[in-house]
Amino acid sequence: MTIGETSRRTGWSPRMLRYLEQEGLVVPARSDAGYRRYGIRELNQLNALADIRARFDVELAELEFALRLRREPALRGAVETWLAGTTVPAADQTSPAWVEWEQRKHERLLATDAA
Amino acid sequence: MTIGETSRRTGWSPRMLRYLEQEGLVVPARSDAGYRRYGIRELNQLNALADIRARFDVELAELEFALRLRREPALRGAVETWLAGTTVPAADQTSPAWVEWEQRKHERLLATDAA
DNA sequence: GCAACCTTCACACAGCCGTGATAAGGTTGG
DNA sequence: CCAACCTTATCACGGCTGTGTGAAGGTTGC
Repeated sequence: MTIGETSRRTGWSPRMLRYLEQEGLVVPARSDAGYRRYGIRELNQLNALADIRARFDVELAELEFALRLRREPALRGAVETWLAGTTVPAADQTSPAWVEWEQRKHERLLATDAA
Repeated sequence: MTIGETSRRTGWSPRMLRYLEQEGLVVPARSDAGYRRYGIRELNQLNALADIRARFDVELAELEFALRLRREPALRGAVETWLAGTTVPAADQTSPAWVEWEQRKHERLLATDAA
């Protein structure tokens, strides 16, 4: 599948498909002449990517970071060390301090939006 | 420990310490009068943070994303779904295609740096 | 009571991110 | 052989990030 057809099927512009490749997020194979060839795997990745961005307001750099985390054990270790010092709410109990913090952060965002 | 002393001990400027709080990365307690109070936990977090940034060239937004991943199960699930469609090198074997890709990405960065 | 701290708020700025547009040129299929 | 595609490269732009600086005012310890 060429870049044009992939664009029509996924909603990503050709420009963005090239950008996603450049960032290492969705890297298609190449034909002999150098044309990008997208397959089913890439289609799924592209749709999942669009879905994540739409639902969670996540930047591409952050998805790249998720990739790095699984590729670079040293980085993963360092981040986990840092996270270990962070106050993490236990999964099954409410953590009042953190919830309150998130709420205030949200208020700040709303405030700047309103201004 | 006040913000000034924390600044002297960690190398983060007071401005940045306030910024880190605003971003939710290192959130100190407050005294009755509203002064930020940093403790040993915060010192460790700050040092770990500086270390990660220096060694891996990671943005603050990316660390925030790591926090989100552990706080938002729905997001974590969506990202894992996307990662599942990604070609991931097995931990104990070299993955030629991916290595080659990373090398070329590196070359591109060097090229732009040199220009 | 005052120097040395702290607070929030705002202005400023370089640099990067995501995205479109466009140019100059190669490939492909009927 | 040519229309419709593809390639790379470049310019452009608004918006956000990370950081400094300064103003206006509250707190604290000696």
